[in-house]
Amino acid sequence: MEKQPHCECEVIHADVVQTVKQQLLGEETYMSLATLFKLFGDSTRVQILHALEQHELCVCDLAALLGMTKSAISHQLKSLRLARLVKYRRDGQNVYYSLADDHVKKIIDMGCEHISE
Amino acid sequence: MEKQPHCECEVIHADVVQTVKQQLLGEETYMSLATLFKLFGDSTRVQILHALEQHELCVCDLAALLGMTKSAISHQLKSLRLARLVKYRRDGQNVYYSLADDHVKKIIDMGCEHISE
DNA sequence: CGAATAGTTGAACAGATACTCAACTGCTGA
DNA sequence: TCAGCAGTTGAGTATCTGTTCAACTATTCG
Repeated sequence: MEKQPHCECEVIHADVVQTVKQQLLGEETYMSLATLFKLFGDSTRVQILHALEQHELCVCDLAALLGMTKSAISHQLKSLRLARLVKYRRDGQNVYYSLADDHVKKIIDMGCEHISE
Repeated sequence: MEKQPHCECEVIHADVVQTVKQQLLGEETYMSLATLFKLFGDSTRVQILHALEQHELCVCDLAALLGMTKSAISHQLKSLRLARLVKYRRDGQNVYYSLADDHVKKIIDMGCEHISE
């Protein structure tokens, strides 16, 4: 009896599959990983993150830098904030955003390495 | 005169914005980065990549492992193949997939590090 | 207070995307 | 040669997602 309802085929290498299965992480871990990488998977957001890597910036600065509306930037910053990739501080009318930790830089650097082959 | 048509606000910190702008990469680079990370941004694909990190596997094995149809797996493998994240070899009826380079492992590890805080 | 600017938010819409289904190719073995 | 399984592919569909738009909050300054 198949445990995986959607696999219509016979398992070719049952032993290897079994071994690999034991080394896999939990379902939720892959969901978390996907959620994290999804945030890097949009050019606006990577650009925001890369800009913040250089310097703390307010929403207006980012909007000017990327040539986008404050609204669009703010929406993206909210996603990044919820994922704790960026942190912020208010100073008068301005809200300054910066990177929450150095993993962000490492991940982007790793990506740069890959695309430059 | 504003160069960025969609930014309705005055630039708050013109000097900082200018400095950061010079450190930014090209538009296409951010597109490439986003395209790369987008591939890691789906739990099915990270799971495939993580499984292939453990061992070379054929489509059927992956389908059994993830409890999905061969078709769904094959579609995802095509994306990963086009991005050169995985390579494949045919042996008889089977097509064996494996990771194309070790950046994949590094990127996933970095992600794991982040989500475990 | 009231005007002005920074920033946030929710609904709406358009484009992207992951899976399904069915039809296909390619290899193998009888 | 042909049946059968592995794998691929394209169209269709349901869902997700990024931006816009308009209305909102918050802070400053006159």
